[in-house]
Amino acid sequence: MSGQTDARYQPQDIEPRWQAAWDTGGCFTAKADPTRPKYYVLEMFPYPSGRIHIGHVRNYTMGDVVARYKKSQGFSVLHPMGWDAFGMPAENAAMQQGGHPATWTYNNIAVMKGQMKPLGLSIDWGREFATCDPEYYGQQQAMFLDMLKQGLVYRKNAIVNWDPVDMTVLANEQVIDGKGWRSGAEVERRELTQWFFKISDFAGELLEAIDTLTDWPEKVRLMQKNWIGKSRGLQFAFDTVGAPEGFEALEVYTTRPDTLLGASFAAISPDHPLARALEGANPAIAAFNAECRKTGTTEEALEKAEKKGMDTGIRVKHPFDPAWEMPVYIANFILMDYGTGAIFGCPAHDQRDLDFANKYGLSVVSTMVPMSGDHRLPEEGGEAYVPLKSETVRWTKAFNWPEEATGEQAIDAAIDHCESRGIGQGVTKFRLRDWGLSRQRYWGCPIPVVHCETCGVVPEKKENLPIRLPEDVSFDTPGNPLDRHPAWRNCTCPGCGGAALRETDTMDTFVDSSWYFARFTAPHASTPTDPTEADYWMNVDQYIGGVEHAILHLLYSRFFARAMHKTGHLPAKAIEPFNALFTQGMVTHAIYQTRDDKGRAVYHYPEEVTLRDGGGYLADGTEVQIIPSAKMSKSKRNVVDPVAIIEQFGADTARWFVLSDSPPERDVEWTSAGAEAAWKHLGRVYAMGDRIADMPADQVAEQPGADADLDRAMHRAIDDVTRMIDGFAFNKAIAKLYEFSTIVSKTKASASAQKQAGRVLAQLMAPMTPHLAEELWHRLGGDGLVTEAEWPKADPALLVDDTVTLPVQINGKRKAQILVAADASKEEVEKLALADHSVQRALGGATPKKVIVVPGRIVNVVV
RNA sequence: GCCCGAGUGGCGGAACGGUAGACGCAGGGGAUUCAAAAUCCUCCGCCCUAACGGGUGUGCGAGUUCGAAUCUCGCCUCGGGCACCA
Repeated sequence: MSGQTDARYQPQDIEPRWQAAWDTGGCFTAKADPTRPKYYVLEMFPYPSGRIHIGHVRNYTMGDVVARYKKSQGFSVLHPMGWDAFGMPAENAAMQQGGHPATWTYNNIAVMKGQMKPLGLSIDWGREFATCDPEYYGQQQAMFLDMLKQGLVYRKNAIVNWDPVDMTVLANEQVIDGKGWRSGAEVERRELTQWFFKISDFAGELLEAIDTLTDWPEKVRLMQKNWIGKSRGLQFAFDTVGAPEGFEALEVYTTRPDTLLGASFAAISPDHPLARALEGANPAIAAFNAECRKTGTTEEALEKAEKKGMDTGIRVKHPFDPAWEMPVYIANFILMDYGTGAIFGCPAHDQRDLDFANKYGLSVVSTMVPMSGDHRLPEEGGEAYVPLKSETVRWTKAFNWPEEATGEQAIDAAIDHCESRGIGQGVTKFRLRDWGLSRQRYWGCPIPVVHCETCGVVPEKKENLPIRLPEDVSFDTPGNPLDRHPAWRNCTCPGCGGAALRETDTMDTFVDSSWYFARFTAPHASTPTDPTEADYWMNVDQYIGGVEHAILHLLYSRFFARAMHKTGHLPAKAIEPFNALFTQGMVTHAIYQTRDDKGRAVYHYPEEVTLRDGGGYLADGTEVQIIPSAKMSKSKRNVVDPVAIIEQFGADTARWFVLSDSPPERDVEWTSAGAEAAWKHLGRVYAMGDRIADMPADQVAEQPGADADLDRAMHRAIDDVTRMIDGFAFNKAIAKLYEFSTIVSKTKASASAQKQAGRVLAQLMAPMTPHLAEELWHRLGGDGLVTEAEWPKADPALLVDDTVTLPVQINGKRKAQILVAADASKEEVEKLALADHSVQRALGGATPKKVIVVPGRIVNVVV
């Protein structure tokens, strides 16, 4: 049960020894070597929460496998590590326990680095940095200024969650059921002037370039496409009746102009200028809008909220018929950020509009029906009819297209029709909004501008960078300490030299993580990047991280790389910074739960629970409920501490296990049984290596042909493992390594053949279990370090078999199998299959109608 | 609510549209041992059968195909994201 059971395999002894050897050899120092191809492998850097998590172990082990594998293939490898060190948890810790966010953060970094080191990762620690290092964020400020100059940054008003009791801005996760997490006060939406990146300028380009990201997971590409959300539609203005001055027209955007004859109302966002304009004169509208603003700012909250509307009393005229008037509602589900913040409702062909129409007694008019089949019209109580745009339907209210047409055809025709009549124009819009980077918080990168009464908003001078965060701050009151730090806030205007105030907003931490990969190429350069280094190392060849970053982090990084290119900080080839992306799954663990006398759930740590007979028990014999495969979280206590695992079994066991049990893109369930099995296997390999090392060099094969058989198996293993690592199928690579170890342990081959096989086994295992591999390699007479050895190559001639077993099916059901020569013709195979006695019996005298022979695969007899 | 995934033995998982369950765990039987641990050999989806063998089976329901875990459509359940968590 413990690392001491097998006295011979002692990772506690082996692992530090080889780590020291790697350090001495400078094995992992990345060197820009123009004579060699480079390979840049990067795992998403961690937030320094305080302790490493088994998920980190899995993430970094995957990257390490790739890094070591590529190194052995002759690449000059860059495999760096750093810390995503700004963010709210440090401020929360300061509020709860006192102390300074910087102290907390740097302590955490030291602890986590100490926990990561024993894993034996092939990281170039010489390039380490934290995003909260002034050296890093100062360069970020320099880039901000360059981007400001290029027009990539601007200010506008935006809505935030405001806690009226704590007088502070809240993050979405700090709003719980519409209330502030600390104060419990009802959160309000408040408008602030904030900084934005013009990511929307790149919407089309970011969308089109997705097609070039062929080594990204298809699902991530799809998610990004949908997020950017390109749509073509019609933007036009309704003439209003009874609206206040200045609102004679109401601009709306619709992606379904083809359903314009089914319009029954117009709706505007509570944040629409018209809605605001009505507040003064109409207390009911003011109250309604205020109520709407209590909903959180997330799209999710808006979508899930009950759909509500209020009639403004204003009417709009249908663009085709001035006599046709429709009511204008304010509706809580219309987003001010999308389109024009105003829509027309077509209840017959939009379920949400139909629900709304039914609720407020508005008319429902179908404009199309299915080509065939039963159809209950929405106006007669049916559901909204929303066919795919590519589906051909029958139009009952077409205006200039055939009765039978697809939505796409109708939309194009409708836009043409409207444009020709001077009703609006066809426009392309994107769902993607500009990236708000302002945060009203202390622990982030200060935005390097000042506010001057004479000059307005003025960028800092580059020579004044970094604008450092002041250290003498306190967190005993909520809100941004920068706001109440006069010594820091008061400054000189870089423009006129007069008195000015510093910007107190800091940057979203997504900014920090949007370029760290570029900084790793020259982590201590006096400019954001070094052109020579960036040119050599970019792009990241393999990026590895959690799928939870599929949209925001990856999209922001893609934008930032473009912005960095525009400002001269990255070469053109780096505008798509990640050549290949791999998204790994989570590590999960069972939850052990009991109930207290009030029926509340009580959670227990894995080490408090003994498993036997399929059940789990506490020390006092109480049985616990086992909830399998839950995401690890501290509150559920279903966490395993990698440090304890490494102490007990060694890093190689931890590394082997996190790779072995699940495909890397899927979640893996941590089980102590699985970890022990991994440890036992490594112990067997170790013992086998010892035995082979002790064989007299002249010992001959005990069985004729054993050397040749072992050689074939070895080349098969090389081929399999190589392909599996290339394909990121680490679990399958490990299954093949299990098979190959079993073959080596049972072979009757000669000493020289066994030693050779053992060394190859060491090489194939080296990316996963590098310490054990070094030990094996060394004992079996390998030259130098296995870490520095060249990856073995399989001999293709030894991979082909001359005979092959073919299954024979009758009507798709397997009934027999036949052994045939690999190069047998279809006719021969068919003859052999039909002659087989099992096939004869299964046929029972029936005559085959057809025989399908797939060479090398299968025979199917159809009767 | 919207977007994106995933679902295969007791468990983690294998399987270019071609023998479903590789490999590992757990479990059964055996060897070794005074005994146990470790180790080694062996069996192992489910149902029927003494056995040979047969039937059935990849979340559910349809479909395409000589052949579907795999492709299509419709559901169910779970997970990720939804722009201020990182």
